[in-house]
Amino acid sequence: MPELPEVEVVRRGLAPQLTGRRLTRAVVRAPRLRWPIPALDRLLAGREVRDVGRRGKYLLMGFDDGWLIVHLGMSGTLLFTATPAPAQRHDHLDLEFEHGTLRMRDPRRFGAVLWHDRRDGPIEGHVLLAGLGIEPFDERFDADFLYRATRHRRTAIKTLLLGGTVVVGVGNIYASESLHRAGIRPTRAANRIAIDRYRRLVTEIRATLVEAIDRGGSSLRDFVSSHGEAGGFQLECLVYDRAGEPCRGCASPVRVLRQQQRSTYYCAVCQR
DNA sequence: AGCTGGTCCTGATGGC
DNA sequence: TGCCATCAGGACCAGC
Repeated sequence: MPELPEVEVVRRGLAPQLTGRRLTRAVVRAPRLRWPIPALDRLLAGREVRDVGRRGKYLLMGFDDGWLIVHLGMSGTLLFTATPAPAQRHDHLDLEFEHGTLRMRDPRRFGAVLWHDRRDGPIEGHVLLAGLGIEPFDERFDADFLYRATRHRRTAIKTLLLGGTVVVGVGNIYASESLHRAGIRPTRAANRIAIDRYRRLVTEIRATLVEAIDRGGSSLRDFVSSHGEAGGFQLECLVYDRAGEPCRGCASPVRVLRQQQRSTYYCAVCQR
């Protein structure tokens, strides 16, 4: 499940492979994703990739005329290979370069590939990006920011983190992990958390994301990098997917509950 | 069969 | 009462 670390791992893999390279052809094989993939060949053939960026869980490939916006949804992968295998079911898009092909695959089709033309304004103004919260590695993301943003938010802190309107990139795995490391109960109302505890939470969110990126992301099911490598962070999870197993801090069993129809893992002793 | 999950959308709720 | 921000739930999928 691509959260910020997985998307960042993909971005870091693709940037050196694609920056400054010219697309020879774009082949849309299966346009049906969350929204239809537009006819990209006429937009991208002959165009050079300027940079490969990221905003939240969105990957942004910059061209002179605009940006290709890619979201991996739940099951999306972007794989770059010098000689691509024959296309299979769920292979939605090939971006062909002289030195290889970037293939987007997404069995569950929660992902998206969209084009934002420069004539329609800066990429930050795109409807999918405009409402996003702050980047967790932005220096303005600190305890004061979180504290002020939550004064009248009564929703559970874990739900708030997942929402993406305050801070982006923290999905289901890293929300459980960060809250455990910060000692905060996932169900605690966001406006009932003291600023000192938010200070700790900011530190732990960043540390968790950095460690996950360093491990190549989490591969609980199908995540792989642009080189096809699985990540290893799932092996280091303190609570996620460990219901009933001993908390690594106090040995009491890790509990699981449902918030917004998603599983939350926590330790009832270490997290208050 | 039923569960899994990221995010957009819709409709409900609540505070001022 | 009305507006706006916030919030909850549904929908979308294939694979296991």
